Amino acid sequence: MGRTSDAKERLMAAAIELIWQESYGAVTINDICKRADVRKGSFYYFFPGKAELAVAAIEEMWKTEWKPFFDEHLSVDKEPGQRFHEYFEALVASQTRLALEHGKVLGCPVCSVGSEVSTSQVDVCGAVRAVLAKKRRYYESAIRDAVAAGIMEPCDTGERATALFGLVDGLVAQARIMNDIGILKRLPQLGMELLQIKSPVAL
Amino acid sequence: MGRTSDAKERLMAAAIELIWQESYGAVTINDICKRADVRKGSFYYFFPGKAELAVAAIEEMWKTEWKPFFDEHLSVDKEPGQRFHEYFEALVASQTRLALEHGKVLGCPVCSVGSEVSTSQVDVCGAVRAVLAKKRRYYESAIRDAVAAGIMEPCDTGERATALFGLVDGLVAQARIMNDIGILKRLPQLGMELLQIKSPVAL
DNA sequence: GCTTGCGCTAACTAAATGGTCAACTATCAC
DNA sequence: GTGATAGTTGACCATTTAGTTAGCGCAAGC
Repeated sequence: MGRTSDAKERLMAAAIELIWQESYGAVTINDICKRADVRKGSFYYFFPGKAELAVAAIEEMWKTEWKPFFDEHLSVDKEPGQRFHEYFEALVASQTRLALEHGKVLGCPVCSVGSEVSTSQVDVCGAVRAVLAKKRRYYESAIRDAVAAGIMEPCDTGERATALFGLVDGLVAQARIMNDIGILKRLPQLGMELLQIKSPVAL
Repeated sequence: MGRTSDAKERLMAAAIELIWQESYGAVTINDICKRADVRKGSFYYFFPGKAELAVAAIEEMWKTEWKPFFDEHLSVDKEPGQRFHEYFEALVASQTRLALEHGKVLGCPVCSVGSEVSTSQVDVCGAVRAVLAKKRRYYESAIRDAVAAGIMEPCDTGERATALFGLVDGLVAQARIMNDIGILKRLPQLGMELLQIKSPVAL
């Protein structure tokens, strides 16, 4: 019954693309519609407004892109020592590839948008916080595993996860701001250092 | 000759306030004029547009607020070991005070704006990068002093400064996004740990 | 093959935005 | 005082923005 379409998906993809390349505030509904090749009437047929689209897009990206990235590169399947190191390198590689594609360092859209809208835009911020909390839980779980494996000193795993989060996303944000991918070069070493993992791959 | 006024200063102060509380993109020229109690005609008498006002405001804030903060809390006058620790604590205290005043964690406006406008708004980004570069130079100089004093292992001081920068501003950004000042609680310890300063105040 | 209803569209409105301008005013130097 | 000049103002314009609506078209189910 009724016709079918992928306009909703196109809108979400266009929104993430544009917001990542520019910022949440700089992107208008008209911009998103143009990029997605969707008329404004259709936009409002699917979403009440930009905020709701952003929330849907962020949740979609988590499911289809970011969660798989963690599951692959921070996989429980890998040796606890290698795990973080490989994740760091995958992160740097991913940012490098994006930078080559777009001609500028893009950083992490969740963090950029989060910092931009945290003091207003309650609903968008909710979606951002949910994703960041999940990301942090991946870190904490991996840290617990490393401690259990005896390659990390026992510690407050929650606090360690917060610290790692700060360092990683701090460096990524810095790379975006300075448009300098070189800032991420030493992320793997610095990350391992912060975790103080006793392993041959650490240094 | 001619009448005098502090409208220009009021505009810059209003711009920083609003951008800090919201974001660069969310604040309009009308908003800034209202807050500064200045008519739009006067705005354009002093500035060609929002970007130029932002640049002027950032440069002004560096001179009157941020540089003095570094000169006081990261002072060469202090013992190299204490120096960073006191700076970290002053930073946390400053964010805590702001959070109490405004009812929400505000973070660092330079980093927030930088991440927001880095891929567009070339001129604003230039001002942001200049401030961040100065901030980084304060870090690097203090690290060099610590190495010279023998309380830090010899290292690539530039890289260490970048890492510290990442951690500090990463945690500050996280605190803003999550609106949780608690994230900054352990910043002093984590910072000292990253620097690996051998000193009684370190732990 | 026709009905049902999901999806689509162009044209529209109202409000807000950035930006301009000619006329006005306060102040200082003389 | 008075003239030169820095600063001020409100009214105005063009454009862009978010958001609406009446009606059209396409595809599945019967």
